[in-house]
Amino acid sequence: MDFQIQLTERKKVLLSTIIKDYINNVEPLGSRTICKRHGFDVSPATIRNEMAELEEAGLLYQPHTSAGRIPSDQGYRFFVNHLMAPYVPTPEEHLFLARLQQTSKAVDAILSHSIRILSKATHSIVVAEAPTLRQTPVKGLHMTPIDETSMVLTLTYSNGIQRQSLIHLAQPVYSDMLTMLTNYLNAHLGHTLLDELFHKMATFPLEREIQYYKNAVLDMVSEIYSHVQREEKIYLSGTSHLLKEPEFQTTEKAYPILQFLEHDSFVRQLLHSVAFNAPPESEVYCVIGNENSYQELQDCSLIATRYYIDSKASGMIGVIGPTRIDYPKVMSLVQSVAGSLTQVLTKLFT
Amino acid sequence: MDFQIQLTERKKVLLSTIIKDYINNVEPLGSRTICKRHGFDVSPATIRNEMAELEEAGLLYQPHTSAGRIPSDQGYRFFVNHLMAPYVPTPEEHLFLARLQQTSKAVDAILSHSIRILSKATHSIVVAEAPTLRQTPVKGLHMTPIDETSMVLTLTYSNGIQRQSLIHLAQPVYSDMLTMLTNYLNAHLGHTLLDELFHKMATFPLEREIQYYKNAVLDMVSEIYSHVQREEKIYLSGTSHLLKEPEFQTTEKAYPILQFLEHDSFVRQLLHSVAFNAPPESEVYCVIGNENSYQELQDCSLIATRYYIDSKASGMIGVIGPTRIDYPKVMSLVQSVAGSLTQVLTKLFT
DNA sequence: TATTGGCACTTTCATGAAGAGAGTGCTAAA
DNA sequence: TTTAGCACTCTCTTCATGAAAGTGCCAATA
Repeated sequence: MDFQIQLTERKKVLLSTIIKDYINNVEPLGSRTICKRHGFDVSPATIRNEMAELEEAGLLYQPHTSAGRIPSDQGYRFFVNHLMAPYVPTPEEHLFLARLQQTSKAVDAILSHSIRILSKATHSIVVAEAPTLRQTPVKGLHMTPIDETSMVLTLTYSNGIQRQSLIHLAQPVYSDMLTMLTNYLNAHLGHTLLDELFHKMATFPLEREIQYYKNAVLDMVSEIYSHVQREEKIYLSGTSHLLKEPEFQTTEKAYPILQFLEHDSFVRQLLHSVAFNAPPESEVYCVIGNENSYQELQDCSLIATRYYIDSKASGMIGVIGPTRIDYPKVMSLVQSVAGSLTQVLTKLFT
Repeated sequence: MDFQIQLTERKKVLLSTIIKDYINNVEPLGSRTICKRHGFDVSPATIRNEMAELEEAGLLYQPHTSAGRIPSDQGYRFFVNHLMAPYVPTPEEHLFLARLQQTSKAVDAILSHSIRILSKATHSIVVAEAPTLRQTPVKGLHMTPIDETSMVLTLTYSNGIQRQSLIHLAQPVYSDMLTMLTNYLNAHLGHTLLDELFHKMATFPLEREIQYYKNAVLDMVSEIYSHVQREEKIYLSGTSHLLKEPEFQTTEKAYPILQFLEHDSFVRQLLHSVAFNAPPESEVYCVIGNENSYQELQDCSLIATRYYIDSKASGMIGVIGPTRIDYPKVMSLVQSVAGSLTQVLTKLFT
C-alpha cells in the first residue's frame, strides 16, 4: 500500500505544489506555469527534468504528450501519506462545526443533520451508515407488550447501551409467551452477538402446550430481524455537488456515480471495504481513485472514518469527491464531524 | 386552466402525432418528416399550413426560424386534457405492478419499495410523502411507559387507524402523570386534529402538586411533536434517471433540479401545491412545465396523485420528468401504484 | 376554397484548415 | 547540475464552407 519511494526535498515540494495547485485549478500544470505561479527560483527546464523523474516514479502523468502534468492516484497517495500539512479550519468552518452540537434526541436526526453540515462544509457528497451494534454482545433483553400485535423490544448491550424498537406483529403473541421467551433467552445469553441472538430465538425450544404458537413466534423473530436490519440505514447528502466538479460536467461521467449512490447496499459495502485499505491505527481512511474496487468510482476518492458510541458500537461516515479532492481539508473536517458524532451519540446513550 | 381552443379533427390528430413523436424522438418535427413517418396523405405544404395555425394558437413553437416544431407547455396541456388515449400497461409493467403486492409490515418499507418500482417502470424520478393523519380527528390516545425515559404513544384516529410511536424523553415523566394527562386529554377530545391536540397538551392545566413537573411535561410534548413531524418524511428515488434525458445532458440543466430535490421541504411544498393546479375530481394531477411555480422545475412536469389509508389519511406520490414525459404511460402507472399503496396500507391499518 | 408544387431563404450542424498557445524532450553550453 | 534554445506535438479556437432540414409564401390546381 505504502511507497518506498525516496524523493529529494525539492521533489517533495514540487509534487506537493503541483497537487495543491491542481486541486484548486483542475488543469494540467506545465513547468513554466509552476515557476511563475509558485515562485520557484530555478528555471522551467530544471522543473521539467524533475517532473520527468516524478512521472517515471508514477506520481505524475500527462494526459497527452505536450500537456502539463497531473497527479496520479499514486501521487495523491504519496501526498496523503508523507507530504500533507495539517489543516487548520477556517472561522467559517468552525461555525459549521459548532452547529454539530445542536443535538436532538433521535439518532436519525443527529445523523441527518451531521451529514448535511459536512456536505455543506466540503461541497461534496457525504455518506454515512447508522451505528450498528452487531459487534457488541447483548447482555439482556426485554419485551413490553403494548397491545395484541405490538410490543417494544429493549436490548441491553454489554457496554450499557439500550436500544428500543417498536415492533408490529402480523399475529398476536401473548404476554405469557413473551415472558417465557424472554426468560429463556436471558438465561442463555452469555456473550451473545445480535446475530447469534436471532438464531437462539428461532430455535427456542417450545413447551408442548405452546407448540401451537410456533409460527407466531417465528413470525415475530423474523419481524424483529428485519426491523433491526432496516435500522442499519444509509444516509446520503449533497449528491448535486458532484455536478459542479469540472471532471463530472459530462453526464456520462456523473451518471454512473449517482447511479451507484442510489443503491444502499453498494454504499454500505463501500464504507465497509475502507477499513481494509488502510492500517487500522490511522484515524481517517482514504481510498484514492483506483484503490477502490468499484469501477464506477475509479475517478473518485472516499475519505471516511468511524464514529463510535461509547467506544463499542460504531458506524462509518465518509465524503466522496473527485480524486483531486482537498485531502487535508476534507480529512480534517471528516475527523471533526466524526468526533462530534461520537461525543453527541455517546452522551445520548449513557 | 383549460383551453377553449376549438380544433378541427385533423389538427387534433396532427398535434397528437407531433407530441407522441416528440416524446420518443426528442427532436423538432418538420412537415416533411411528419408526412413520411406517420403516413399522412396530404402534402407537406398542407401540414405546414396547419402547423402554422397550431403555433398561432400557442400549442407548438419553433426553437428557431427554419426548425421543425416542438409542443409547447400549452400543447401538452391540451393533449393531456383532450387528446390522450388511455394507456394499456405492457406485460413487463404488469410484472412491476405485481411486485407492489409484496407487502411489508412497515409503512416506511412499503413506501420505499413502491417508489423504487415506480421509478424503474417509468425511468424517472419519483417522490412521495409519508402518509399524514393531520386532517384526521384523533379519537383517543394512550401512553404506555416502557421505562423511566421512554414510552409508546398510541393515537387512535376517528377512522380507526392506530399509530404508535416510540418516544424518548429527556427527563423522566412518571406514570401517574401520564395517566392524568391521558385521562384529561381523552376527556376533552371532541373532534380534535393532531395540531389542536398538541395545543391542548401544552396548555394542560396541572394540579398544584405536580406543577413541579411542568417542564418535564412540556419537554415531552415538544419531543412528541418533533417525532410526529419527523415521520412526515419525503421519499425520493431514481434521481440519476434525469441525467439520461437528452434535455438534461448538460449539468447546468440538471444541477438545479437535483439541488431542488435535496430539500425535503421544497419537495413537500411542490407535492402540496399540485392539488391547486387541477380540478379535485381528476384523479391524477399533472403540472406541466411553467405551470408550477418553481423556477428550477420550469422544464419539468410533475405527475402526481394521492394515495389513501382507508379514505382518510393520505399522502402524495408523484413522478418528475422532462415536460415531454410520456403522459399517458406515466399517469397510468402513477395511478396504479397509488392504488396499490392505498390498498396495501389500508389493509395494514385495519 | 382547400390543397399542392415550387422556390428562395434561414438556421443549424458537421467538417476541415489554419494559427495561436502551452508544453515537452533533447542537446549543448555554462 | 542547471540552463537556454529549439524543434516538435497536441489541443483548442476560429472561421469558412457546404449539406440538411425546414420554413413561408405565391401561384397554380382540383
